[in-house]
Amino acid sequence: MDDQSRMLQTLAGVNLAGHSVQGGMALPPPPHGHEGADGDGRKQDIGDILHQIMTITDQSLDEAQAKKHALNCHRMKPALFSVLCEIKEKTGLSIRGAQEEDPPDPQLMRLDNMLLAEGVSGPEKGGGSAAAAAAAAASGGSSDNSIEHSDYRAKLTQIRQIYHTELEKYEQACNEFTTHVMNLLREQSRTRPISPKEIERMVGIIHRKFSSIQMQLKQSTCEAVMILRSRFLDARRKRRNFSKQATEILNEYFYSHLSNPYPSEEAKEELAKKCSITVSQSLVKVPKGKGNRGSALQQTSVSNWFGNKRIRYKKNIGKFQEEANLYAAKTAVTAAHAVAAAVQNNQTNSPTTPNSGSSGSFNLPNSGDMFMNMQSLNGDSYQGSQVGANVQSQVDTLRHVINQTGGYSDGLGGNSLYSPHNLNANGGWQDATTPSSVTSPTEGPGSVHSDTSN
DNA sequence: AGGTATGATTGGTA
DNA sequence: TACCAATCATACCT
Repeated sequence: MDDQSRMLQTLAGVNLAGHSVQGGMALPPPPHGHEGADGDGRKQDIGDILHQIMTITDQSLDEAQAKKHALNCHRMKPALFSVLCEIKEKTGLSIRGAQEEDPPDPQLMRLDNMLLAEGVSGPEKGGGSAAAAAAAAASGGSSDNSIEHSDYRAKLTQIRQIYHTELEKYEQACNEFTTHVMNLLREQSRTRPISPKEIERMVGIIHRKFSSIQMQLKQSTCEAVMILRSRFLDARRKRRNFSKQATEILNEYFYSHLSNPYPSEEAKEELAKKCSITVSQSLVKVPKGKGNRGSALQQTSVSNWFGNKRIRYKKNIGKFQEEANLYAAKTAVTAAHAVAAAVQNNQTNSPTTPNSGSSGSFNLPNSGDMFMNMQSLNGDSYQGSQVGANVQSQVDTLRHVINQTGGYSDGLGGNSLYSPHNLNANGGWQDATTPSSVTSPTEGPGSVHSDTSN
């Protein structure tokens, strides 16, 4: 048995009735009911020490200092001190109980996740931010939107910097304060029982206090990012009309594929490229799991455009007549050339040879318009021959011209030249592989007109 | 300022 | 999942 244990046993046997030790706790009963041979002498020693401790506050500062020094040098001091520490630790543990090890704050976790997702916290470059990724995708282009994105990135970086600076400040302050308190406690531990666990607990309390400040910082950073996001990236707020050129390209495609205005994925991508539709025009859209996120988003814009166009065209065909005629006339010459070339090609070469396309318009694979019976166009013997997809797009346009020259004018100022003969009775587009015949006067736009007046 | 045009979003459907 | 229809929100025009 070592010296300290013996001391403990001895000390525990001392009658401390009437004295409180550090918060009114009495010493526990002796673990063993025997005393050493020199028990009386030690009792006397400890009694002295305790008496001095209890009366130290009644004395003057000088006296107290002197006594303190004497106590520190007392041969029983280490043993008594360790016992007091042990008692204090025991009481401390019973008081703390359940409040130890509180679970991670879900709100803090949310904030952390959000900051990580927005690219504010986490690695310096290429943060997981959807917005940042989209912005990065857009930076490749030379459109005016890249300016916006660089502005957005600059602001995000600013927020990031402020966040990290503040975080660093807090951490530094926390560390400084912790060190200060620890030093203070260590200093005090010479005169009063402060266990390492207690110091640890104090550090924990300090950290908790500082983490609540950190949470506030995180919260306000999140708010700042949200505001920035909504200001810069909300597509509805920042809606921009497509450029005139882009609208023309889309309209050209639409009216030249009026029999089936549903561009394939490839066609959409091609159109997006041709139109230089910027990513910011649909930044808030959820990615569709494509490799090239920017491209998918651009296609979404194209899809939106076609969706809107189809439905608005269908709703008010009369309104779009003029536009349709315009695009029909615009591409008529090209279409005529294309068809002529196709016919010639077909007559001189193998009947199955598709036109390789000097059409000038869209030459997109699998655009939905596969084949067409040419007899319905000009009534000649060009039956059974199949024209390539690009030719089909011209054929639709050419049909307009034929209609125009055919003169189905019904006295409505030429507005009924281009009728949506591929629209179903219920409003849907017919299958492109079974195009209806050239507009007949009986199924002119008038009937649809009354149907879809808005 | 008010009306219209237009790109995007949302909810429902096949 | 693509599409439709309705709707929203902003841009643009008068």
